[in-house]
Amino acid sequence: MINHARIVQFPRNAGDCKRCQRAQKCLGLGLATSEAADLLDISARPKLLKRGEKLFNDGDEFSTLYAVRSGAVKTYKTTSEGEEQIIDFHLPGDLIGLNAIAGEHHPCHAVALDTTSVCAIDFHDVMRLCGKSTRMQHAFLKRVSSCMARDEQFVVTLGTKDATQRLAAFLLALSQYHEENGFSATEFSLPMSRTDIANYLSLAVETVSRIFSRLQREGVISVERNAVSVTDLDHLYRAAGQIRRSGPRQRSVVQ
Amino acid sequence: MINHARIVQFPRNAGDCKRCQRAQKCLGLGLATSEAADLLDISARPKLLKRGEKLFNDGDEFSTLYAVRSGAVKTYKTTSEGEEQIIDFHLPGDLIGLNAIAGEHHPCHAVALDTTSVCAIDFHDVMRLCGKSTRMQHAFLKRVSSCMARDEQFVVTLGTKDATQRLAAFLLALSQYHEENGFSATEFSLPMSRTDIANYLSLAVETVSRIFSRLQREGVISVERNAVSVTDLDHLYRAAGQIRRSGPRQRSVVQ
DNA sequence: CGCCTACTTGATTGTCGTCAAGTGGCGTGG
DNA sequence: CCACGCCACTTGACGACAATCAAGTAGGCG
Repeated sequence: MINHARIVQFPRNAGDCKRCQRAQKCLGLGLATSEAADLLDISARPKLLKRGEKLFNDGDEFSTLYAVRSGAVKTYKTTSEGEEQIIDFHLPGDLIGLNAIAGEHHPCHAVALDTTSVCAIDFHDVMRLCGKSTRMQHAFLKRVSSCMARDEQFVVTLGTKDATQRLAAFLLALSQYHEENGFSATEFSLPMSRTDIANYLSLAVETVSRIFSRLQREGVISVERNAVSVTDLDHLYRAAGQIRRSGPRQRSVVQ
Repeated sequence: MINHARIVQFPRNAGDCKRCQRAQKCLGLGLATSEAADLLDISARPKLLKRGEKLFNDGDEFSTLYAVRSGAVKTYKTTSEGEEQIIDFHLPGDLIGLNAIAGEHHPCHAVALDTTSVCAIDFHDVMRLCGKSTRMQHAFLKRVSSCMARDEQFVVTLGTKDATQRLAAFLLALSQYHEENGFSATEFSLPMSRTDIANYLSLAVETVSRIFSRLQREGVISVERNAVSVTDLDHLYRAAGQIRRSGPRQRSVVQ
């Protein structure tokens, strides 16, 4: 079983963005030295969450962004009828709260799916930095735009793929994420429950369970609780209705 | 029949953002005088599109944003299997191309649904302005974040609503848009075809047609080709699975 | 006038959701 | 250490909503 929380460790120098290996990814750019120096200004307060612990609620006042260091976070909305709809899963390297910049309040809930460490980054600090550096400004804007493009790609997935294709695409996206972050593309663990996966993909839990079983029966994957092993990656690509492209590709949880 | 293209006319002073009534909405802020002066720098080239004419294609190099002045534009992607999936409809006041900032290329196609006038705004000009004014910078960032939040709200709609609720929510969103822009909330025309509506809402054309007919039979709306008249707004809210809130509310095409 | 496209309406099918029952892991408490 | 209950997940049977297939109507335009 893979436990990447063990590999992507909570840094000793938390709170010091300049010396943090991950700051580059968190704030989204290859920093020039001048920007790197300014990063010292940012008060990135580390925060440790237990499984099920809330980062913020829908309607909470927005003032800080959260960079995921380890673990996993889901963001979701609740409809007027009380139904929950998961918007996205956030893995290490992701920034949470970008959809709240337009308003004064968070438009969704955020909860840890596992033991999770995040860095709380004051949004005003980010804006101050952007005011000083056009590179930083552009990079941050790109970061937001990228999330937007990602959301839209997900809409395409929901609109054009059936149940099997959605789940296959979901697994592939996780596979790609792990590969891009130096982990195994074929062996990883699911930090979220079947119910969460089903909700995210707009399917019933039973449907997700059935498809997992079928993919295993067909020799495409091997699942044991939260541990997934992809045994036939090409088959998984085909099941997702995608063509396998070699080489690095752009980040996207579900493509 | 409503023809708002006749009301929101192509401005005589096109290309001069400072004197344009719509610049405030286009670039997304109540501008202070200093920013307004800078807007003169922006080369907003007007462009007139005929129905079916492409603004850009998926993969085209990104360099300019487009502000819709009149008419309507749809943005869509085509999957590897050649299926089309509409991402969004863009009405006067909308900015098109924000999802391309992260990459060098547009991630979708954009095509006019009707005779449409847009302003082509050089993205570098926008960034230059953002570099000079923190207010402008923040406002533009808000604009992008707002689109992201909107996309995510749409995901919730697709994930939690059935066919009837989706279509009702779609009509309500159009109604609210018209109301917020000084037009009738109950009488408006649909710039897009039934096929486009169906595709956008991830439904079959036949389903959309049937629901239109049923809502009309139930006395909720009255449709004649592209002209829609909402005869029972409260009923439409209930059909959408929403509660009617009085007073102005945040813009959202489908909530 | 006639064709074409957009839309409508009806009949049938199928995918996936719902309902129901059962399994297995895990923590709690005796 | 085992019994129990809980919860997450699995598996099967059935049903429903919406897609598909098919036919027909009505504008728009040559």
